[in-house]
Amino acid sequence: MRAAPTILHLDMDAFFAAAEQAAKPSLRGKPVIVGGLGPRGVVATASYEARRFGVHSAMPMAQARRLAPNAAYLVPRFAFYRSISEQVMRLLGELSPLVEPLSLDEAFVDLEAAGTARDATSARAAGERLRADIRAVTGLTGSVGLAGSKMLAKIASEQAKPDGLVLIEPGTERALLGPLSVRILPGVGPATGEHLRRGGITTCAELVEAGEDELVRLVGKAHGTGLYRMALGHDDRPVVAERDTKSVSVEDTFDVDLHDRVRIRVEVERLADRCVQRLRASGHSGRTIVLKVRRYDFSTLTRSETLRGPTDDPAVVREAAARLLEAVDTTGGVRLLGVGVSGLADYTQEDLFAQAASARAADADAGAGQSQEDGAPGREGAGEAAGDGPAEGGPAAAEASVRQWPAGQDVRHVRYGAGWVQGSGVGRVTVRFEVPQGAPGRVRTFRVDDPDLVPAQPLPLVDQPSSPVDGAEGGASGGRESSSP
DNA sequence: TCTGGGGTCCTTAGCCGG
DNA sequence: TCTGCCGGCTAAGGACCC
Repeated sequence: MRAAPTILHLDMDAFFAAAEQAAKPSLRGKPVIVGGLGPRGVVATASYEARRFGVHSAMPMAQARRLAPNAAYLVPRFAFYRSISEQVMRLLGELSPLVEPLSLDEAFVDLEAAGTARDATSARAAGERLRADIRAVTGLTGSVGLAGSKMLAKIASEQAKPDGLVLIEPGTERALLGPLSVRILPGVGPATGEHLRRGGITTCAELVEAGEDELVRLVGKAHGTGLYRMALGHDDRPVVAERDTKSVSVEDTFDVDLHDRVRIRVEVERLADRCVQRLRASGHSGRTIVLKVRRYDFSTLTRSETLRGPTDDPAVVREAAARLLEAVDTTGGVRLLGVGVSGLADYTQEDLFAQAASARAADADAGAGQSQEDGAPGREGAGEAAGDGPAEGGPAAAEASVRQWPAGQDVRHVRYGAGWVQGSGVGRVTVRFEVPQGAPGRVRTFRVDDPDLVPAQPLPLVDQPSSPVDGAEGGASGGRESSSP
């Protein structure tokens, strides 16, 4: 615990939903829900308007639709959010060289490391200035927590939400934590919370009262000692700028459970290839291959195999994953498959083996060229159509060439200009024509194959000299969705 | 109509070598 | 030579986080 509240936690308010509202004037002040729109999707972010209906993140989308049937439902556009996040992180970087991003919308900043703030007054000033800068640059609001430790700074930003700033004065921590639920502490989720509740502990004060030994008995050594310290307000974890990646993984939940063993095997190999792509992109190779299978009843099992040395060879990973699959009983069906690599080495193999492997991989990719991208779950259109058929493979393939218009996608029409997809179905796509700085716009409907309608890049949320949002998912990738197979 | 995707860390158990 | 202990590694699962 340091003497001054110089650790800052920033949390953007309802980030994904707020970004969509900023981009789409007609959605401002309305309930907006961003998440997977397939039959097994969950809510990623709900706007504050949607939260009033009881919708919250991680809730099954079907439940959200029951609670807020009139909300706008949108597919997440990560490239767009990432471009905004980069602007925010840049502002944090100006505040201090020591910034620890936790996700696209959250970060810790060590103000002391920069000499930006030495006491409560200067820390508060830095926090308020940051909030104003974020609003000016992105048009969005963020909440700031300031305290002498990470844990308390995060609790402070939580209390500051939405669009506020809370500073916890050193010396007031224990009194502040005492009456709060144990669930506010990092690392206390539903399971640990229930464990503690059964032991008669629901507040931080009761945690302290119970004592370290009792907590270790209840929840284990590492957890127990950590919990006791946290409840006392002790947390000396430093702000860490760079974190080494420990594992890389890819997983898919299918709209319909998979039963066919051959199809399951094909999916595992596809996942293995995607995983290796990510592995290579991050400049790593890895030794341990992990297969994850979630069965029809939601029970999850993992099987892993450690190789003699690290690899980034797609054929090696594919074969290992297939071997692991052999040992798994899939009767009854599987809803999710995943492939991961851990035990990462900080290099890629650049020897002859690796080169031979990449040549093989290129051949394999060319062979799989006509593969159905439609297999990707959580997609609109083809995915929905697959729901009523015998599902596995069938009708979706025929629709692969039809253009898809995910809800929320930015588009441009030759005659009407910039807009976004409000919805699509039965061969039609509905577009609302409006831009971030403008007034709510008009809605028009087109045929899904209308040649005058094309996917477009997100527009900047705030008027700036530089035109399109940098780093955003561009026309290249948008075009791929609609034109090529 | 249940429950995403990408991670991290911890615990337990078995095995192996010293 | 046998036994016990310990550390390190591997495998599997669980909890948690955003």
